[in-house]
Amino acid sequence: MKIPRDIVEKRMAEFLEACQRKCLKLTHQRLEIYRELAVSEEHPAAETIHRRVRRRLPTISQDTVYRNLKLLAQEGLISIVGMSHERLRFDANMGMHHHFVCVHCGLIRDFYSSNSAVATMPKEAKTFGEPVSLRLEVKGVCHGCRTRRRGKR
Amino acid sequence: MKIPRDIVEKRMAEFLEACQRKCLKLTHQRLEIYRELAVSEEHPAAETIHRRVRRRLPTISQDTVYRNLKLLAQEGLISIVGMSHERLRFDANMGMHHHFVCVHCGLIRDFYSSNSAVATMPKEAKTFGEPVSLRLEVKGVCHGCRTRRRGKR
DNA sequence: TAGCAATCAGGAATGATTCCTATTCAATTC
DNA sequence: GAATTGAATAGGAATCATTCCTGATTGCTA
Repeated sequence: MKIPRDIVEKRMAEFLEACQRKCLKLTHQRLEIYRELAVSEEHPAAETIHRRVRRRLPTISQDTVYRNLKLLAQEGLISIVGMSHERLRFDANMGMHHHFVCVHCGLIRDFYSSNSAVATMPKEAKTFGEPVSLRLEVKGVCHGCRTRRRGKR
Repeated sequence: MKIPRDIVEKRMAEFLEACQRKCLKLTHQRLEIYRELAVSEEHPAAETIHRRVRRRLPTISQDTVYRNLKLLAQEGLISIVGMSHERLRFDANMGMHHHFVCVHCGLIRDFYSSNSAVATMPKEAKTFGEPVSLRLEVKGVCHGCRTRRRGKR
């Protein structure tokens, strides 16, 4: 359930360094939010992190937790599991296929890979349970968003 | 933007057949909800489907759309993109890794694959934009849920 | 075509996330 | 080590997607 101490310490050191490089203030709250994520193997939700950090910083607000997690994800110091545009999205294509997801606008498109290795269940996946389905999730910036963004700079 | 007519017709036929096999009533609403998903390439959200179906069935309720989409996903006639447990989940592990996601309890765990082909960006992924990250998403039932469920039957 | 279980409509409730605003604080400078 | 200042915070209100509730409707079977 816990990440080994030496890895956590490495993550914390890199985090401090990255915050300074990116001119993010090292607030008590920010540090504890990151630490709580860095020690956990379970990919906790924001509310879980809030609950845990509150044991040490009893007045920390939900908003601070959400704000920091989003900010850190934006700066590439942590990542958000799945798609960030979080409404349920549905799919009638039940055949083997993969997804390209645009991190800016939430566009999702199917693609198919000619590389059959990608369609094979890795044995390591069985460590945690019985696999049922397999999909490659590629995050990126779609053509539309790329064009739009280029104009902005 | 649209799926070719012959594929849509094939999907509709299979859908009718599957509903009968599974003793799901063929209501007007259910049919139109599925049809709207079957013709779309964009993995629409529930609200989008609701808006579109309403053009033909003006009194259809949101709940009906949500209820049917969830039911059809449960029966394996459609699928939900991403994780069904939809709270944001965070990750401090920025190295290359993959995810095992339990469809019952939402457990997420990292695993690593020795197969390097899985770590290579498929060229087909570039069709829709500039890829940034790559991850294998394996859905399944975790050990804990499997044990619990076996007891129930 | 009658009966019944499944399904539905509409509105209220829930729960996660974000917004608002006055206050606090980390970091820089002197 | 005090002053300054823009970034960050707390707390509560607001929003938005999703689900629940209840009474009415409808597909299916006989």
